[in-house]
Amino acid sequence: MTRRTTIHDVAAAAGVSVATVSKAVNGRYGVSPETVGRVLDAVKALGYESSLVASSMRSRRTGVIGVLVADIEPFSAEILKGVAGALSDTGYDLLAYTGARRDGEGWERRSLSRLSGTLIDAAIIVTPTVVNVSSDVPIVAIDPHTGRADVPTVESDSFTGAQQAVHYLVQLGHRRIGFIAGRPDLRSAVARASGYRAGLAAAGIPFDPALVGDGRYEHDVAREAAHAMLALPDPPTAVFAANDLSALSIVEVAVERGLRVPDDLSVVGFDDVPEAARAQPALTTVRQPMKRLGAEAVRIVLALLAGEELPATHIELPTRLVARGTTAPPRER
Amino acid sequence: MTRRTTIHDVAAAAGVSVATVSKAVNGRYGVSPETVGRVLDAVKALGYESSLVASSMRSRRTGVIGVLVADIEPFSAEILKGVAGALSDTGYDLLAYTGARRDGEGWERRSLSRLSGTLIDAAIIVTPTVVNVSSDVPIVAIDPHTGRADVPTVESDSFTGAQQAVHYLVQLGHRRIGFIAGRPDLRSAVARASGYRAGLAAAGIPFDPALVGDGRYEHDVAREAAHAMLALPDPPTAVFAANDLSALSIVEVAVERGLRVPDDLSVVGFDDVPEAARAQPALTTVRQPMKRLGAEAVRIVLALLAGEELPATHIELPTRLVARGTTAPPRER
DNA sequence: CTGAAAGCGCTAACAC
DNA sequence: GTGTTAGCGCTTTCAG
Repeated sequence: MTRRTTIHDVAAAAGVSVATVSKAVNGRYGVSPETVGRVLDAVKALGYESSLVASSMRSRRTGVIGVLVADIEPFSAEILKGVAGALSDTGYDLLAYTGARRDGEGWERRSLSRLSGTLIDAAIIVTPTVVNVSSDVPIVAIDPHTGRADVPTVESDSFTGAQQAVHYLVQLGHRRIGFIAGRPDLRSAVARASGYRAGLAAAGIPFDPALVGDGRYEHDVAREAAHAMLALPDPPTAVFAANDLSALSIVEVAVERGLRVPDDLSVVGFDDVPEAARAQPALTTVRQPMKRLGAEAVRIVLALLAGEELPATHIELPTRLVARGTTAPPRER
Repeated sequence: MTRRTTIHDVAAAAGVSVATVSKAVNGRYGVSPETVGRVLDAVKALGYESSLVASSMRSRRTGVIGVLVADIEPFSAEILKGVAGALSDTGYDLLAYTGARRDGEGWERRSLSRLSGTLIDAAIIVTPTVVNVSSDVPIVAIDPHTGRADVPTVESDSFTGAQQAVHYLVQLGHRRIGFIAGRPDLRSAVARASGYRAGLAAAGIPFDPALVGDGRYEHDVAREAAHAMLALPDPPTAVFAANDLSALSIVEVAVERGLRVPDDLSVVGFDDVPEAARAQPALTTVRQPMKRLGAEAVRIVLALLAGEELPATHIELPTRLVARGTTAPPRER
């Protein structure tokens, strides 16, 4: 618990003014090599490191890219890995921020206001709840909100992904296929619902509203929906969930109800977070390239920072079904 | 790209001074309820959110806990999940920071200097390279450096974990067991090396220096060590690696050399990052409770923040062997 | 109860 | 080449 070394300490030690220290440290012109040396010596001796906060208040550039997430869970963690990977060797620091109030809408607006214009040069927002963010720094959204996006966005092809899931289940012989929906405010979740219906239609299976549950990407909500669906007089033989978290909840509920997975119930998730493979049995799921989502966002943000005026870009990456242990043909009746 | 709304804008809108706005927003005494109402209305109307940076320069407390990591990879990502989980409902925001210069020593000193005393109220540092950090905010280290630690630390029982790994391999019938070491500056890596030797000794197997390779937790370094070890005239039938990343590298190399895992070579890792289960075949490994490491660190940091003067605490959590697909009895000769 | 003024650590004009 | 000055947006005495 020592007081930070400030630029004043360095100035005093080197016998120059704080302005000179600033110039020397930041390599500005107009300082004699001799003075620079003296200052740098003092910097080293004192272990001085400029305060990010203070310097960001005066200068426009901080060299920090912010990633705003609602929470650090498997999905956002993968994105962060992708962002970190893409940012290494670019000279940019990475700052990930999660507000204490993870609830409700508009967390990203709050976080953004608190950080932008000052601390970070640009922001990557993951699964934002509002579309209408205004900011004084470049922004790109990953897995964005429904509605018109006025910022560049990066997401996966959720529609096709959902179709892949349903198609796979149909191929296995399933006809009664349930769906646990995601967060209705996210474009990706809506696309997965459409993909589910398109998949059914392609197989000539009539859509049954009773087989659609509300999951909202929340463990408890998904569990409740699963319970309700499995208690149906004519329950589904397979369920497709809009994300892995929900899919894992379904498996949990199925087991609690005495069903064997995949013998009595097949389950397919979406995302392929690392945890999906670890589950027992390992989860069949639609993989979306989460790290690449992060990396693509970095690419755009860097371009924006470099002054390239991209049109409101929209990037969509492909998905792929990964068959594991939670899917099998339906039991003979 | 709009200019941020500042406290001045609010003051102007509400017809009061910036000082009054500050008091009203922060609930300080000495403002009439009527004025408070007017200010809060303006705040809402303008969507004002105070700048974290500016306020942190004047006031001591920011309500933000910083987590400093060298990079966001599977291990640190798990820690982050644990920290985020433990921090929810505490009212603290979470800020994870990775410097651009991930190389070399002292990255945490630099990050800490840049953030502490200003932006963050406390710091959790993951796998620091230096032990001698001084700071004006409470600090706790996860998986710390070797040497005397003057800050509270949280880590897993690496010694016992390594013993478990070796014991398991011995039980399977292995006698020639190699070891790929970790970062020699980390206490945990050193303990895993000791545990390896203790495990051999307990089984009456003589220690063979030729069966120890340098991995340093880096993919390429571990690969090289694996190549060298497997090229030995009398190669090991099993290898224990100081972390999962290295273990996965070994599997990779083994396959490249035409060996089948686990038939020709058994491999055991350490950590049990989610990726370990996803590998093909799934990795046998020693699980350390990474999320709990993060949660324990939060607990300590919060206690420190609450003014409880803990003695230089040291927490050690238990490990557990998770047998998966990369281990089998050695082939008959 | 409210506002003017000082200053957190730093950088950018502008003087000297 | 170097120092002085003026803030960045905010909180906090301290007068009024």
